[in-house]
Amino acid sequence: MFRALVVEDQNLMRLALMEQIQASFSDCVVLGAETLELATRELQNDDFDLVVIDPGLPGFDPTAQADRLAVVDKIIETSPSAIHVVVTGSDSSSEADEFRRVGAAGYLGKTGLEPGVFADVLEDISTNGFSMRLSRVAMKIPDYRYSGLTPREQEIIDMMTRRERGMKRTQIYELMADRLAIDAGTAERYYKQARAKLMRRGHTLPKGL
Amino acid sequence: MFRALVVEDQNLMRLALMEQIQASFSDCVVLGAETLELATRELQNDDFDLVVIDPGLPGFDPTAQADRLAVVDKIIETSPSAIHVVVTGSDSSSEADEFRRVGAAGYLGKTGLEPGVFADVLEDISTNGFSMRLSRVAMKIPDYRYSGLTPREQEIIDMMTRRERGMKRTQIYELMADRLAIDAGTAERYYKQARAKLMRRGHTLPKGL
DNA sequence: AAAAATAGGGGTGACAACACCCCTATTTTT
DNA sequence: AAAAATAGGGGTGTTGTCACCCCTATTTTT
Repeated sequence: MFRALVVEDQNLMRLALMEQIQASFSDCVVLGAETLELATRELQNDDFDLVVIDPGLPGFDPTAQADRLAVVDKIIETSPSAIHVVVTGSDSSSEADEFRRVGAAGYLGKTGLEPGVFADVLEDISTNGFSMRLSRVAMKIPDYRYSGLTPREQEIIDMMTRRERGMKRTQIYELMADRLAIDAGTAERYYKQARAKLMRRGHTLPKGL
Repeated sequence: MFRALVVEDQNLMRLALMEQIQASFSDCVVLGAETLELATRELQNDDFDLVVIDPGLPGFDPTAQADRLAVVDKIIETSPSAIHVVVTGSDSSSEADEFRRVGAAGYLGKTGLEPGVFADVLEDISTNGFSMRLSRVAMKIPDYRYSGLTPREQEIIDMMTRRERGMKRTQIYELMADRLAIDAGTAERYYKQARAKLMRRGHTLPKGL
């Protein structure tokens, strides 16, 4: 049974991170703590395999390097056997080095931290021992979220809007089919279904349909 | 058709905010932009009813008040007819006042911003014209997320772990029944089902079972 | 002692999502 | 001219969630 703890004060972000971890393991428990006190209490009561830390916690100055280090240090000391991943909004490679020295196995910037990268990061850590993903800004097309679409429909629309010029729809169908281990024809069906729904509701479809 | 735009550079947070907005409207489109440039482009191309802004965007100093104001100001000027809500990790009541002066209708701190509050905030705005929710730390018990539970099962477990001492389970069943407009017996069934699943897997259940 | 709460099972119909199958036009590539 | 991609429909079985129904013990309150 894989056990993880996410220490992050922003509720929506904490829940999102917990969800990402859950998506990486078929059978697991993920706890979430808002404060260092609560986190410390849980780490003392139970063993964890993975601890995710945002150093900017209530009661500490998120811009003061001493405070940030104190938070990470305290958590690592309280759970020496766990894998520690630091997730922060204000990331720098110098801070990554600093946390690595005190025992962190991963360092991630929040900007650009997409759904699905957590699995990659854990993979990195288990093979290389360390994983760093600094913030990068690469968005050229906005996210589109339509109510009334099923997850699969939303997903294929997502992939279709992001498709590069010159790329055939068929290639996208194959890409999605590959990623989800389904049939390309099925992916095509999702796209057509989604498109029909949006048209019926009188939506102005984004470029790339 | 309700149209919203979320301007936030942290992907997971942006997606979480978009989800919160979607949950507040039965029929809507929600766009997400990572940068001010992308946001501006969308605001110029289309009309929006609601724009959510995190002032700490790529290319700006999130600690410099002038930069933060510039971001908010630019977006409000580009979409004068929309309702604007500022969401920030480093919130203060003085900044709330400042953004209110330039036309923001809402100001929310990320810490403590729970799922479901967005609907309340929009309600506040439509009745009072303004809504402010500063960060507050109130967590006494960690979040518990177990894989393999259905959403309803996870929800009742959530509520049960948060129940105050002396509160009967029956009261929790009624509370959940009330919130979801279902039967209290049904809520009880979810709890028993969830508990049985966790026991079968050999979990150490948190206090309060 | 009576009433309520708790622990622990059983089953059911409705509905949506999923993944797949089939079909016919029209347009674009090659 | 042939092949591929696109647009637009139809249907079907499986699975899981949801919301509800029923039942019996045991423990705790009142």
